[in-house]
Amino acid sequence: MARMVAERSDAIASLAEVFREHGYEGASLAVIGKATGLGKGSLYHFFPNGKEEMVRAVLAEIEQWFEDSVYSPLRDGDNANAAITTMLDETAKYFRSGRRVCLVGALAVANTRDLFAQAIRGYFLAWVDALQAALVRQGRDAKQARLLSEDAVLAIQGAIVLSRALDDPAVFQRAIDQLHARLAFNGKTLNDNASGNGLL
Amino acid sequence: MARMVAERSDAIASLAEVFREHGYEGASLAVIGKATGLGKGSLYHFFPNGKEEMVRAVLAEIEQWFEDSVYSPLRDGDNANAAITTMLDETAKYFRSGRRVCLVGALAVANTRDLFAQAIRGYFLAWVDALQAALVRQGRDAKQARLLSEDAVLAIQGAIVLSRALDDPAVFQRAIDQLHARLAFNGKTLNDNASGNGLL
DNA sequence: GCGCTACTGTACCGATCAGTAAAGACTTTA
DNA sequence: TAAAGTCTTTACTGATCGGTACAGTAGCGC
Repeated sequence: MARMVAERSDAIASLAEVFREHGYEGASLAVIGKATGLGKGSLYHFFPNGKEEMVRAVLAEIEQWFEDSVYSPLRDGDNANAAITTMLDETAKYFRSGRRVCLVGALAVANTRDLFAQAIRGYFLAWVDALQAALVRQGRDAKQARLLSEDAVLAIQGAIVLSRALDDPAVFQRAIDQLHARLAFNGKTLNDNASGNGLL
Repeated sequence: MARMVAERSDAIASLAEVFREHGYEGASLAVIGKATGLGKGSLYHFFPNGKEEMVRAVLAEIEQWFEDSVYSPLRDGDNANAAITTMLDETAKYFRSGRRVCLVGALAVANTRDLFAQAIRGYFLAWVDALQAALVRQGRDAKQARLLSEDAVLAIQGAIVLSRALDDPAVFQRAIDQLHARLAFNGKTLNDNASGNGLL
């Protein structure tokens, strides 16, 4: 009875969802087995180091997805504004308007942070760096771009928390909309831009 | 061997710290026992419904602290600006510049959300409501005040996540500083205020 | 001193935990 | 067709999980 799943990578999407829903400690091997359709034997065949290795594999896949879909266009796209817009829209889709948790953010808050500290740090650092690069290409000052990109990434994480807490996806969407306004460079002065959205 | 802790409330501070550090699932009775200095017998004497009741007690205490120290001044203080400044400073102190996790936010992200949904929602709703009230007393439009207060609470939560992820308390402090600027009403127009802080 | 209540320590329960071991089933290669 | 390699199933281990039961002890009112 071989080659039913056949590919280790086939399990990673299920694993990601399980860890998102149950957290690291909450995702028991029984739960993982049910979600992936794999028995313990298979799981330990693909991931000899158990849950830790599973999470690392998931984190690597997440990192790769963001690298391709978000970071890379931000850093290297020929249109900074378009890349920023794409980032916000792709992010909103990815997190399902706040209904889906950010696994990396959740790990950062939990006590498992130390175990995955490097991956967690890398994920957020790459995000802030890439967004900063886009903002600089918009013509902004490097330092201001840094603060603004930190602020944007932070707002997305906070939006997930708050929209889940209030059980209201609209909260998440409003945060994304506001980031659209704050991060857009419309060719006028920054002050014009600021007064334009009314919210400061 | 009676009356060593004597008061149920004496344990709550320790319990809060344990749940913050280990999460709901990660905080085993063994860990809880060590942190509080209470054996299982005592714990189940004070909290007959086990961990769930412990968390509810902690959440009630947290809610009370925020009500007294933050929400109440925001709603009823005679100086809205001062109340907002106090809120930000007290919040920064409370979360130890991002080194300390927000238990309510952590529960909102974890799969335990449903179990404590009402308390979680109440905590954040009260926060947003109170801040909105203060912003309205500054003379702002109600709808704009709502959006701005949502944005502020969300930023605080995101700042905790990001500063922990990057292991950099300065990230948290910068977010608080920026909120100071965004939420302050300096007597000039909002646009003046906006252009003043250089960001956005 | 006596009994009542409040609290504590310990032993124990069944369930579940992460992880191991090994034999079986299928595919691939030769 | 047969050996080798890949994957799955099953049974198992020892530890730990949340929770219960209960005997005991300390302090208080009397």
